Amino acid sequence: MQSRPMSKVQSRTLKTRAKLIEASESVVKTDGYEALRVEQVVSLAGVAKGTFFSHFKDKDVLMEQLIAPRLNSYLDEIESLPTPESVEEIVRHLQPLIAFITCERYVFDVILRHSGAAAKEEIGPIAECFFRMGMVTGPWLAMGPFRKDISPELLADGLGAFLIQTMALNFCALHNERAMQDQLTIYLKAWLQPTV
Amino acid sequence: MQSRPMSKVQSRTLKTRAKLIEASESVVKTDGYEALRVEQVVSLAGVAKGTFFSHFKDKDVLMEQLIAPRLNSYLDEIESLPTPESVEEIVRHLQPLIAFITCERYVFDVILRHSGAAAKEEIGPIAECFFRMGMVTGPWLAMGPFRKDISPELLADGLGAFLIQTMALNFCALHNERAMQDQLTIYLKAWLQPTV
DNA sequence: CTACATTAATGACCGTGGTCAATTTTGGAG
DNA sequence: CTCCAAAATTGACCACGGTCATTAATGTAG
Repeated sequence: MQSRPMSKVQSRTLKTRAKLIEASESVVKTDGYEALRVEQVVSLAGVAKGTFFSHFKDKDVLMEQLIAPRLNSYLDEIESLPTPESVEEIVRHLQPLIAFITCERYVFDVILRHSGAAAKEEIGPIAECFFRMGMVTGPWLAMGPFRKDISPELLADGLGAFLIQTMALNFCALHNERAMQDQLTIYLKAWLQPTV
Repeated sequence: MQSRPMSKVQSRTLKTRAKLIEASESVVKTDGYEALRVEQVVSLAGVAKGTFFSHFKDKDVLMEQLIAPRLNSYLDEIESLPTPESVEEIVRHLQPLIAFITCERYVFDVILRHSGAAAKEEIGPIAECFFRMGMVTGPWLAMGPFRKDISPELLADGLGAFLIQTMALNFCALHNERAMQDQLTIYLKAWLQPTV
């Protein structure tokens, strides 16, 4: 469990947690996120079921810890890219991230559920990724050929909102990568480059 | 179960379903949506558990059928209101709807999960509500003092996206009604009244 | 009215996430 | 090294959503 400050964490704790994470990742790699079963994970890790829940409050917390690092690695990639000069380029930069988030309906649902902070001041790792996305895209929006009448933070917020909207709306119809990019482009041009 | 076309539906079917819905609503009224248990519902309705699942594919489908009518009644109200002349007025018009959607974390999650269509061409009652919201707000946005460079449909889409975003971000911090209205107002002014 | 195919209802059963009192392990104080 | 309080682990147990072969009710053709 999220070790409170000042408690003595034994070294085996870290080892057990590592085993659980490793087992989880191997399950996900072969069967996907949705197929993950706690019982399978603990049996692979060679520990009892109760142990799982003393390391993770519930299955969702494990899911967060599996998904957030993936999101962060996509953000690393994105961060290393040159500042995009157009909406199309922004969409292209975000594409790998989008592809991952929509790789499974279940993954999208988990991310959605945790994209806002859960309780006051308890911001989870996935919510942190969204925060980080704002930090990454904000400068893009400040520097590129986009509207200047509102703050980059607000622009980034909107980008996030339209990103979610696009993915939510396109989970039905033939789950088309192309359609999603096109729709997101339309949204972002309207948001970032209004011509009143 | 969603009766396939052309099967003969017996009259007792309707009676049983009505009993189930009524029992569900009574549970929700006293304990809230999250507390609803299928076992309690069937025992209140005086039917077996299996019966529940021959009427509703799963618990989520029941939830949709409980929540969608509420959403629609709020939309009825909203539809009867005069066309808003400002962002503030829009936000005020939407307030009761927002209050309901955020009445419980569980309700918000159910709505989010079903706000996009689930499978191709299988659009659920909650997704229909969002579609309807677009039909209601589109004309507002076309007639009011808002940007004209993009279609009312697109404007309405954005309104929906910012609505979700606002609710998602404000579920943590002290779940403040005032804060939500203020944030939504900021988003919508930026979206509907850009000043480049 | 009867026979019978169709539709509805039943409840024992299962899968799986999550709990908790009891037990074992750990590592530091003396 | 010994002892022991704190930390970690265990697994039987529970809650609850969901399944399905079996049984009962329905209404229609003859």
